[in-house]
Amino acid sequence: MADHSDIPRSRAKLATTVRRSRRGSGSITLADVAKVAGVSAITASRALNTPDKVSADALKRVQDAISRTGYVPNMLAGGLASSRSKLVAALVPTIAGPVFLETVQALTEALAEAGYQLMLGQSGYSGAREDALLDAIIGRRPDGIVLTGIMHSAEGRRRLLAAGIPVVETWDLTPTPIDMLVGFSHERVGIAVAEYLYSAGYRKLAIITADDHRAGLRRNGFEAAAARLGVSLVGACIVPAPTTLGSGRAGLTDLLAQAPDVDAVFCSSDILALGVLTEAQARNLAVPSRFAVFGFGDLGFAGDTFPALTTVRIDGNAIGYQAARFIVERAEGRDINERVIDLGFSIVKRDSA
Amino acid sequence: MADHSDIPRSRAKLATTVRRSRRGSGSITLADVAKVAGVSAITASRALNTPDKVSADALKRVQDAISRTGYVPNMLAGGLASSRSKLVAALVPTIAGPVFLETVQALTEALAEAGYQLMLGQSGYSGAREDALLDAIIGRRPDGIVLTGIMHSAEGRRRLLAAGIPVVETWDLTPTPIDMLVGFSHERVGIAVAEYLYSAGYRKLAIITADDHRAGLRRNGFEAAAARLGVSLVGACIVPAPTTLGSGRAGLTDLLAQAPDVDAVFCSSDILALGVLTEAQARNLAVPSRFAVFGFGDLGFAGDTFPALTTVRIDGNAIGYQAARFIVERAEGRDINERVIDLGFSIVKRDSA
DNA sequence: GATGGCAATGTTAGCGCTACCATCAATGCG
DNA sequence: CGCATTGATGGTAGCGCTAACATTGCCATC
Repeated sequence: MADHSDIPRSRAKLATTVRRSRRGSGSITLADVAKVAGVSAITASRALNTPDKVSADALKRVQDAISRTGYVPNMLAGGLASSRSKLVAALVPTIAGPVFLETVQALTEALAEAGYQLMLGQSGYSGAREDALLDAIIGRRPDGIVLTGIMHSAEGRRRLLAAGIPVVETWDLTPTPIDMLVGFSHERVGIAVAEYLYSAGYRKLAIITADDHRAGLRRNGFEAAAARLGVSLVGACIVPAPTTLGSGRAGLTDLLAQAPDVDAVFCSSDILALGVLTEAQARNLAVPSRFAVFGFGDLGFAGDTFPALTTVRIDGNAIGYQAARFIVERAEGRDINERVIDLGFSIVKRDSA
Repeated sequence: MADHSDIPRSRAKLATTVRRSRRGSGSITLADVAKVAGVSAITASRALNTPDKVSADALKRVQDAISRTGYVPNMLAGGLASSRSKLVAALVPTIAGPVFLETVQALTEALAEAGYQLMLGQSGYSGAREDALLDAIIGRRPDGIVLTGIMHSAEGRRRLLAAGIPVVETWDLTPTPIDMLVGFSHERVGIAVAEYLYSAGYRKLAIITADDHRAGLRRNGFEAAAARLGVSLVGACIVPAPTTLGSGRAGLTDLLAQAPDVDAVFCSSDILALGVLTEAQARNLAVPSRFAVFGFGDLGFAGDTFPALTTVRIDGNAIGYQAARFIVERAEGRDINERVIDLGFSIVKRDSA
């Protein structure tokens, strides 16, 4: 029979020659492709996954057959057979806050390039839903999990370890990573900001900060450094995570009530800082002459606020790419020597401080 | 043998009694659970998936066995066997722009509640990567695909249709949906804004708008309505998507050069509007007394800008939830009578216009 | 007491793919 | 020339789960 005569153009057509059970999705399978190409299923499989282990002739015939049939590999079946799902899960508190967006975006892209797909899970800022979510994720047998700005429960760590799935923690630098880690020291950020403000001549420092764990670390560093420099904080305001422009405005209002003479405000996010800038404008208080404003994150808008926001730059993009690299390396079976990467941060001096 | 004596506490333990091949993930399987519970595999499966088809006794024994073994179902295997992957894919241009975030978040949550997981794909604003991405997605055999703010190629539509996967298009109201749709009319948004501004007494209208398709529809509506009302646009500025605060500032600068006497600016996103507000502040132009600013999206910060932003409210949350409902309904085999839902929009009057 | 219906459970046979081993021809080497 | 080695290919047997059908025991019905 000539090759071109038995291309399965549709299931109905094929059903006339090949008996089909009532089960199954009814779509084209690798076996169909193999039949069209005139090779065995396993050769077709190799043509897709390890093309260099197949003769040039066989390769071409399989590729032909694929494009003629419109075959799309079933990765559920492939994952089941090979124990490599080519899925990676990312856990974030919420994607509503713009902080992790850059990281998630970079992660998605870098993984897609390597043929992996991202599964998104939002745990909320409460750890409660995390465990249920973890089960759903582990059930997919992902080749890796990226934890982004998550405080994970001990139970969660245990399950992750037990499942034997590579884990990358990001956006933090814990002393005891579960597996791999790419982040920076929040405490050192706080220290650097305090030192910057001090050396710029500010002495009446205050802080508006979210109530999440990492913001707390930055605050600790900030306060410790301030104390070491001989200045004490004149005010502090804790707002709930995720931060908003509104809570920044409210925070400044609160702060000015506490300490009308404040001359520099460190905000735990750029959004918060933008809120402070907004409230200052509404009150006709000039920044930075009346007081300085310092942000965190260097989000896209930071350079375009009025005045332009001085802030801490975190390379969320690099974090995402590095996390993807970690996962892919591990999934391909290569060993990783340096499992902890400190990407650091930098201070971007603009006009607000 | 008493039940408690053969709990597989670990693979190593189990390997002493049950011969294992070198393949497989090495984790606990449903068969292990069934053995511990003293029932057949299928009964254990039913206990998990259709608990009401199993006696109370069997149910309890299986649940016991699950918690004792720490079993987590392998959804790759389940999906393969049942052709229901419990995966849903979402395609967005990018998650970096905050517009679709609310929708993606709602989608993730609503799906998680129903036991589905979200797979995220970013196509970029170019349609080029869309096809490759589509293959990767179809390969996972998701139970549904949510298209968010996507201009899909004809080829893409064909593949989607061919794969037989339920599709929900969102954030738009095309006359020819692929399958299901939840959105609103962008053109009517443009009309409503023009009418609002007109009846508020503004006569020298201008627009700053992104170059994406849906923003174009709003612009068309805006211009048509303005013309019908007998006022013509004094200026227009097209900026690249995704929009930023910076492009809003640049847009206003451009606009003021075109038409110094403009008295109302319709921006195609709140971010853009915030940029306009910022530039106005930098130039010491009072809003709305010098000119009015109208946004789009009613993002979280819109109520807290100075002056508070008048804008078009889109319920991104509702869009996400409705899309999830559509997909789940279809996945469970229920039929949907009304496949197109117009969620509409509302104008939120604040201080900027 | 035979019959049908139903509820609970089990057996079998895949889902679509790949790991593993076997096969076979072609090559290299002493 | 015999033997190991390599490269290309194929057959078989799963991966862990569930659909489809079969079986069993029980009760209500005629």
